[in-house]
Amino acid sequence: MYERKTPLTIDCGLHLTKEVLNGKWKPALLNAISMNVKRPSELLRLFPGATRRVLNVQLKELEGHGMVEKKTYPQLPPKVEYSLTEIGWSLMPIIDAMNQWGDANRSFLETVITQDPKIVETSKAICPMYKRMSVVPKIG
Amino acid sequence: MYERKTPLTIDCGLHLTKEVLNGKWKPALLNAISMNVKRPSELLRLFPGATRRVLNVQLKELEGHGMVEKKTYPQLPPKVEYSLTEIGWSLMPIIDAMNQWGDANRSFLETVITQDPKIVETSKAICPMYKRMSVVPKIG
DNA sequence: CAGAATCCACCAGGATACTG
DNA sequence: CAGTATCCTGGTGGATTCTG
Repeated sequence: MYERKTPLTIDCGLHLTKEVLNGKWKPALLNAISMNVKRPSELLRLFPGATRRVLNVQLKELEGHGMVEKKTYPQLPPKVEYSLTEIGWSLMPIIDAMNQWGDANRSFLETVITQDPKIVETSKAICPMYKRMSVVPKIG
Repeated sequence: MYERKTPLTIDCGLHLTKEVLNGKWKPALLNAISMNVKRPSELLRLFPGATRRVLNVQLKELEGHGMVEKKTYPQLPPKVEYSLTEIGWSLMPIIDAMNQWGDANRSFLETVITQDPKIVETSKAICPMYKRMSVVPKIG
């Protein structure tokens, strides 16, 4: 069983972190960017369930929170690249942990979550794409 | 800098985890319960910003997802106690990581988040209580 | 290719009041 | 003490359209 080391705080840091990760696509965006999927059009392709607008909004929030850096090349056609900041990178262990936990408990989670009428499509929507991307994208 | 071990998946497990933790008070609730704050009235006191109704809803979802177990004592007055299931406990490293990350970057985060008009009160609302609870609650 | 402006639907979650 | 019903609103995020 899991042993807690620091029983100090209740949830304050928790809420700050939750704020940063608050948004349907933010963890996924951070994850993707960390894997060198850094251009808007690529991200858009990666998340068929998301609109350009929504992605832009969430990326802007991530940028505003200092997790992501945006580089705009003044060309025609325009080119934009996102990258993780240092603090953004420091978030990756959490993202990875979430990813691994979800994967490790997939069968159970899919069962209990499918009971729930609301989420089904949302969580499923992403999975096919995840198959397609099983090969690490190499861009840039 | 952080080294990624498994560049395999993109975000599928991520979404499952996000689903489970999806809800304003869920991580905080799990955290509290893990620290033996297990009775509804205590939880209610712990989160002044939350209504009984909302807490009930989120607890019921957590229960439905198998993260939490609810024990009802058929007494008068009624007594209810929540506890983490095994899989619920397996979530704690993630919660702790979020907590620690938020704490470690508190000053920075509070700055960048306060730029944002919307969140301010939400994240602040919890903090005073966190002071009061700096001593680990001993109940049950 | 990238982004901004509008419009809008939906639901999470807050307020209130009542029951056991 | 615990739970539920009802009502309501604010914000997220989806669809669409237009510019550079």
